[in-house]
Amino acid sequence: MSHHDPKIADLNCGDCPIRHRAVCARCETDELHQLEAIKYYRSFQAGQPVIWSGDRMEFVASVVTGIATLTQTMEDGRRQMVGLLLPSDFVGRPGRATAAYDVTATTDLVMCCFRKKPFEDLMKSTPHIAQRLLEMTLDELDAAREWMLLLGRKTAREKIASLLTIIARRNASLKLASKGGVRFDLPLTREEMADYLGLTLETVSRQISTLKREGVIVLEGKRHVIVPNLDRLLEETGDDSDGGMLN
Amino acid sequence: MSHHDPKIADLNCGDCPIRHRAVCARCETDELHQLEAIKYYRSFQAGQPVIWSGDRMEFVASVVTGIATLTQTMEDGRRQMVGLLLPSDFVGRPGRATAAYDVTATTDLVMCCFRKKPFEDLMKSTPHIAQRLLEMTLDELDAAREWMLLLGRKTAREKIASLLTIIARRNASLKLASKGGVRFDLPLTREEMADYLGLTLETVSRQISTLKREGVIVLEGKRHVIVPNLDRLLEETGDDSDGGMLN
DNA sequence: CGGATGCCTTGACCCAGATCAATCGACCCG
DNA sequence: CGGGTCGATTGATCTGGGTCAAGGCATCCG
Repeated sequence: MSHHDPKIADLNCGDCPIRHRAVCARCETDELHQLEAIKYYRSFQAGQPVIWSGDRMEFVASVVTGIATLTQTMEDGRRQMVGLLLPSDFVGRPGRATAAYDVTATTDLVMCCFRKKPFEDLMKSTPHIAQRLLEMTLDELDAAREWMLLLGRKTAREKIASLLTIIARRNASLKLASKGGVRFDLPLTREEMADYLGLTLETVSRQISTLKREGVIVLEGKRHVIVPNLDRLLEETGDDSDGGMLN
Repeated sequence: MSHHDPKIADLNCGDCPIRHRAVCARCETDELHQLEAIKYYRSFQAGQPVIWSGDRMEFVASVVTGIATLTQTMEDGRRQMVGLLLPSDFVGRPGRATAAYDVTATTDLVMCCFRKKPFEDLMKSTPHIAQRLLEMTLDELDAAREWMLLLGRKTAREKIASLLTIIARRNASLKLASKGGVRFDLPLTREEMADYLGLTLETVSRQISTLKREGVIVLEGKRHVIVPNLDRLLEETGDDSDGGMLN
């Protein structure tokens, strides 16, 4: 299953890249050993489904590397993405037998899985896990609510600018933002962006072209974006521009 | 503050109408006593603000009776409701100093408040509270994600039908549904419904009129709704009609 | 009583974004 | 090399829901 990627398969929790942000962030060494005993890694290629809504789900997991999406689909095929899972994000719900959403790997993906039953038991005995999971869930709820504002009230242009800002922000924390512009690769196709934003892929494409034409962004190929002036992009999101600095 | 409503002010946790659904649901008698020591009740009239986004928030609370809304507002006045708080729902986020959303009483409202600091301390010492809060937060996250599908992909008609269904469902659990139709009062104005659904109040009004004209619903006054055939309404929501019976 | 206010309805018109369709470029593979 | 596939772009046209505007119907109050 994972002997083609021994580096990950043999990973020790102490060396894990998401050690301090994932569900296990708060765990002490002994708790970590207990988690280590029930964990296993799974890899998925870009585009592969991780699980389908309604399927029995015998594990919960953390994203270690790569990106996955959570989507809901209506019978007639309309799709809405309801979550974007980045490294350290948690998948699955303790106490629920089946998956509520489709989970798909949009890039190559490695997940750190825990068998559900032992994980649930561990949650009861080690409050650090439950505490951290509560924190993460509250953050996700906030993110979902911000997304509701976007879906319900923002224009197509504002939606695109908001998405670009989110991706830019995430990379800003890794690289040094400054000196002449933020740059990053879009981890999503136009269609996936459309599913995220509640738009059609054509509208996404058009709005990106418009932002490019107006110099708000520069494209290098289809996927690489350069934002020469982040404040300029921020103005287009429709959000409170000072980001609550005043409080 | 509440001496005009002695029945509520003196309420003992054991007699509380939301005792078994709120954050305190899992608490034992001694834990309940600790909670009881830091709780106090606050009442709000219909239409009154409970707290504004950005305000310092010195308490967390449960809705005891009545309905409150969580809304986000953009600078130019566009508004999106991001939560509808019913009895037993929880308000506030442990570990955060200021409110993230506007909270408003849409009906007369009674809340059971806990001073934040002692509540946070209690959460650390009594895992039952944190456990229950995690469960409730996960449920809210699911609800938020269903709402994202509605906002992003449903038509105005489907949005209205979905909202009516949600309200009908909630009342169905209280009253006997059957015998000739569900009936309930809308707890929201047309404008509030619009803010919930990402529509304008005119569109809400028109869609309700259409559903009425087609006999899907019957109106008695502006606020009282009768659903002669719930399945018929369900078909209009765009959701999987068998509600996952098959799994 | 008559005017004001709040909530709702309805009509006329418009436009942002959906839909339908053609084309392009990059990549892969026989 | 030529054809196929996949993602993206762009154009032409349509339409669902927004916008603007005019009443309607309760309730309240001076």
